[in-house]
Amino acid sequence: MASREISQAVIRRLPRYYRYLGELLESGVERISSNELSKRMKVTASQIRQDLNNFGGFGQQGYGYNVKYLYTEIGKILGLNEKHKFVIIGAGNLGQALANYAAFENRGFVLKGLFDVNPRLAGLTIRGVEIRMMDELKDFVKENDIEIGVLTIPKTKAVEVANLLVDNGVKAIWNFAHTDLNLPDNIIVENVHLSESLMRLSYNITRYNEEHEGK
Amino acid sequence: MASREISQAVIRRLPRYYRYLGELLESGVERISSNELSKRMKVTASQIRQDLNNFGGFGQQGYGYNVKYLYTEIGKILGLNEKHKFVIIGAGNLGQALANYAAFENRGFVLKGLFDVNPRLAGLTIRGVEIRMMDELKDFVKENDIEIGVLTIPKTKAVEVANLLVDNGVKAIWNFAHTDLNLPDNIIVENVHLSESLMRLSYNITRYNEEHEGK
DNA sequence: TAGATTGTTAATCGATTAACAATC
DNA sequence: TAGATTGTTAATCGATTAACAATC
Repeated sequence: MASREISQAVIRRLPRYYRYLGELLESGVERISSNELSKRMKVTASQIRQDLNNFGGFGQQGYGYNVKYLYTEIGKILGLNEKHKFVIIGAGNLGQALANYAAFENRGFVLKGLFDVNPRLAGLTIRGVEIRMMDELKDFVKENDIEIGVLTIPKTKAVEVANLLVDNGVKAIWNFAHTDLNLPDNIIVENVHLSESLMRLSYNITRYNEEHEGK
Repeated sequence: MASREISQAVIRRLPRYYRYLGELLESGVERISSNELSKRMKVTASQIRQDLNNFGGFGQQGYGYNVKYLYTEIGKILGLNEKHKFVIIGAGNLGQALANYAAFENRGFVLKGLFDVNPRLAGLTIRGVEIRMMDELKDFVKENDIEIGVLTIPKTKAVEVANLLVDNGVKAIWNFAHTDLNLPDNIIVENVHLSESLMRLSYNITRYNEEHEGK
């Protein structure tokens, strides 16, 4: 089941298809045409069919797509049936928010540890997972075969910690620090730069105000 | 200073330029060529010049770009010099994380209130801002001219609350709920769908594993 | 002035949309 | 079978990259 290169644009849309199909499934819809889905999602039917056909023919002429089947298949493509052990570095508000975040489990992500520099947090547990101090990080990652590190620490520390994780076997980083990590090509990085999201919001408000309040 | 339509691709890159220029400024770099910046940011010099020239000619032939000037100008384009009053709906871990989030202030965002359904949070303050109950939301938004609502509530409530906010004068939503809001066209929505980010991470890990561990 | 580097036009590349034959 | 809708090829559109004349 090897694959041509799939464009990032397609990959970015995949989780959104998955979400909509999940909602359809919940509301008991059995089948859907690309045309009907296109209306709900506000994308073209053509794009839906093109996107899906990167991965195989999931539909049937004259019928459309079976919602449950398509949902399951996209789940497989996204790898949601596989288990991934991860740790969170930085047990502040954001780190704790993520630790409590139920979506992890549905997606196959298993939280193994939380780490922080603040000694007052040492030994506390969140959802049964202990907060440990940073000096334990290296050994913990190695011994527990941790695959993913979630970075919710200030940018000043992020690069250093990311390198430590990678040196000890971590394969992927979910990066919430406001910096680029510049890791080796074989390391997968998914950035969540909230500050950039906020600036886009600011840009759009500003542009809207300029257009509508004269000037 | 009106404007042709700027593409979303350009807008998405703008905050990243701003971040890199801020770092250059901090490290005392006075001027930079598109070529040098392109090496640091790993984009083409051509793209940098094209992007910036959507907004004006900020450089000088034979010299490059003055870092401080360009930083300031991009800040203006992003509207970071303007003040925006906002409230956070949902004072759980994520809402509290955002309330404590310093970047807001640097970007001109002023937190006016936090709202939640949990009565045990009532009256608590975060950074001097009180947590209020949801039944006060409507009047509060109206009376305080709130411009932006940040939604850190479950998706089941998000659409309803978003509509309430918009009906009472809110112009923009920073949406962390896992759903699309379908608001009127004149309302600005910036989505942060963490669950989709996580699925992209999952996809990339899975694809990488498939390629490298046989199969 | 000569060298460097921009701003901008032209060429290329990739992604989206349209169209339609295949087929359930 | 006739109607519906896919899968896929072709056409269009937009974004990125290359090239270079303008100019500091």
